[in-house]
Amino acid sequence: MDPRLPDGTSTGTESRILLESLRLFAHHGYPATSVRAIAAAVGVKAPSLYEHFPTKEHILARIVHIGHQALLASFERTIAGCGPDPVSQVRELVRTDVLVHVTYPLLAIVANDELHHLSPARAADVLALRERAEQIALDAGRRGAEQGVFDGTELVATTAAIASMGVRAPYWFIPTPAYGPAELADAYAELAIRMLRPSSPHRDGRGGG
Amino acid sequence: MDPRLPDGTSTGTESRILLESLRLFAHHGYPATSVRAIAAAVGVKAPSLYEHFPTKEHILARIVHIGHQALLASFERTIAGCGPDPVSQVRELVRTDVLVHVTYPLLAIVANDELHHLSPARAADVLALRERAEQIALDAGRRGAEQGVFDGTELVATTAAIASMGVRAPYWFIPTPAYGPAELADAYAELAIRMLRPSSPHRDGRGGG
DNA sequence: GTCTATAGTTCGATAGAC
DNA sequence: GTCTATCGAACTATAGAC
Repeated sequence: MDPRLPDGTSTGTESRILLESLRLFAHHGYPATSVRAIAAAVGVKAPSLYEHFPTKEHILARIVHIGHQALLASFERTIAGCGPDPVSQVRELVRTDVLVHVTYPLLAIVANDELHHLSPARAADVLALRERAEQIALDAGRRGAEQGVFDGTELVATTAAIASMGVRAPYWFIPTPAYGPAELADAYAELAIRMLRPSSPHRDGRGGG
Repeated sequence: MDPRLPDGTSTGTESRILLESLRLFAHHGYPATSVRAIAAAVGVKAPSLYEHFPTKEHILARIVHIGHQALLASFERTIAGCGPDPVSQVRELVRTDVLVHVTYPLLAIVANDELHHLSPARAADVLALRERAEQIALDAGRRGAEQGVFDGTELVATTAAIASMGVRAPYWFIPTPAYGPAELADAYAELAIRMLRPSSPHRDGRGGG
């Protein structure tokens, strides 16, 4: 898998360091990736890296921050770009969530799995970004519940379940020409709506719980 | 969080080594956990560990194997203990999946996150267990689709989404007296059925996709 | 089955030349 | 901004006494 970062994050050698670090962190994990291995992948010697980042942890911190910032920014653009209907909002938020995760799979994996290797202060900065994104999603769910288009019970568990779907996607999804990120995003958005919509006891057959 | 392993896996010092390793691997990851740290947690010196396990990797291999074996065995018991109705089967499989994951949260986290630190041969043994469990779940979904009680389209994505819900549960779920593992298992089982059941285009409002 | 002592390697990071 | 050389610490694992 080829490492990828959202555009405009950095340039030149610094960008190559981030990309190779992303690839190595995703494959071996942060503690198992040596500074020497990163340098070799970039094509320089280890001390040269310290001209661009003061420590190895700063490289991870940058990557993890980019990952969480990308998701939050995408959520904010999404919610700003769709109307007040909670069903549309959830559909578009789930689509965005899936697209971000499978467009930058290694970034999503590292941002989530290696976050806890950051110092508590740096991790807290990142978790604040994550909570803002979670709030956007939860708010849409709550508005839908208030309007009666969503089942108000189990909203926390359901929101967590929907988020889990997107978080796990980079671990298994391999796009093909016939079934790419857009198809998965559409499928997951539909699943999310089914999960949130009140069961209809008046339907033929059983009505669900 | 207190580390926990399914009963009957080992005894005495070996068991304490596994439990403390589980706790440390979950908190810091396998590569960042030193043999000295495990020994200190157990209350012995590092060389003593080598009387019980030939290498550090063997400790991880045992833990990862226990985790996957526990899920597979639970799936086999579950499918053997419920009737031929695919809806009941999926409901019980999801309930089992959630209960196993949140009853042994650290075990589930380490078994999934640290698997790739095993040698290819040892990882392959574990992945074989995982695939047998996945087959059990996929078979139930396929039978439901054949009988028309489940939506046959998007079965792969839907199965992956349902599995994602259970895999992620240990990372966020904190049981309370009012809402414990059984409640989450019931809620997720209901979500899974909603995801799998064909949408009813004749319902009032939109019919979905 | 525990210990002390240590071999042999690799680690993150720095000094200083160019 | 890259290099060579290296420091001091930490690592997994072993040897051998008890």
